[in-house]
Amino acid sequence: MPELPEVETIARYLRDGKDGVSLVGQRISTAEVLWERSVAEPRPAEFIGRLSGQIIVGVDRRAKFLVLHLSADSLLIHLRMSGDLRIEPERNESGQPRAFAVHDRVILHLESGWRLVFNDPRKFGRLWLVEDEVSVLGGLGPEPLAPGFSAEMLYDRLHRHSRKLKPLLLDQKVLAGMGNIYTDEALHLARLHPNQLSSLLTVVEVQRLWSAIRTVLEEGIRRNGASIDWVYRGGDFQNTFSVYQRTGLLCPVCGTVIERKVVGQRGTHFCPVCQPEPE
DNA sequence: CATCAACCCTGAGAGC
DNA sequence: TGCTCTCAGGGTTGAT
Repeated sequence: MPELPEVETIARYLRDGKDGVSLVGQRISTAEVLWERSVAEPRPAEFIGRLSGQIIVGVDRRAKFLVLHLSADSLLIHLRMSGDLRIEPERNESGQPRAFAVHDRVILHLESGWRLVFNDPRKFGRLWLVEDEVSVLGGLGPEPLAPGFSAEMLYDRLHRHSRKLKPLLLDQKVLAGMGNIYTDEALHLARLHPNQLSSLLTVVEVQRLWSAIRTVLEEGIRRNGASIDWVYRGGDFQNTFSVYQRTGLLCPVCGTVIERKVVGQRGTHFCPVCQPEPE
C-alpha cells in the first residue's frame, strides 16, 4: 500500500522517466474513464473534456498524493490501497494498439504516442481535476521530511491532542504521508508503544520519535519503497522491516517475539520489550 | 474531542 | 482440487 516513500518513488518515475520517457512537457490528447468512481471530481465527461489539450508541466508529491501540474488545472491522484500508475506506448512492437490490462481504470492519452494508465484492483484510488489544489490538499498536516519540520513542531502537534500514538500518526491532518508500515517501523525505532498517549510524551521521547520518523521515511525512499502483497514496484524496503508483518518472528534489536494487536482499527506490530505498554 | 463501526473493494490465504 | 469465508487496508462519514 503506497505510503510517502512509495508515492515519492512513483512521482520520480513519472517526472524523470525510466526508459527516457517523462510526463513533463507532454500534451494530453484525450482521456478515458473505464471506472467512473475512480474520478472524484468533476463528473467524468467534464474530467475528460478539461484534460484534453492540457500540458503536463510538472510532477510533485504532497503527502500520499501525486500532483500533476497541468497548464490550466492540477490533477491529483491518490493510490489508496492498490492503485498504480504506468507509462506505456499506445502500440506494441507490431504496431497494433496495446490492449488495456485487467483493473485499468483511467487512461490519459498523450500526443507523443504514449499513455499514462491508472490501474487499481480494489477501486479505492481517486483522481481529482481541480483549478486550485488547496481544495483537496488544504487540510493536510506538515510534510515530515520538509526541512522546516522540527521536533518542536511535532511536540506541539502531539500535545494538541490526547490520542494514542498509532492512530494519531496515521491521521493525515496531524502529519502527512505516514501509513501503517512506516508508523509501525517508526514507533519501534523510537521505542514507543502504539498505545502511548500523545499528550504524555516527554521532550526526549518526541525527539526520538521525530528522528525515527525521518529515518524510516528516508530509508524507504532510498530503497524505492516497499514491495508487498501483489503490488511490485521494484522497491526493497520490505527486506528491512523490524516489526511490520513480522508477527511471531524475533525483534532484531532484543530477540523478543513480535506481537500484533489492533490499535485504532489498524493491525499493529510491535516488540513488547522495546516498546513497553504504558500504564 | 476521542473513539468506533460501517463503507468502499478485491484478492490472498485459511478452512473445509 | 476447488469451493466458501474472512480479512486487510487508507480515508471518509456518521454515531456515540
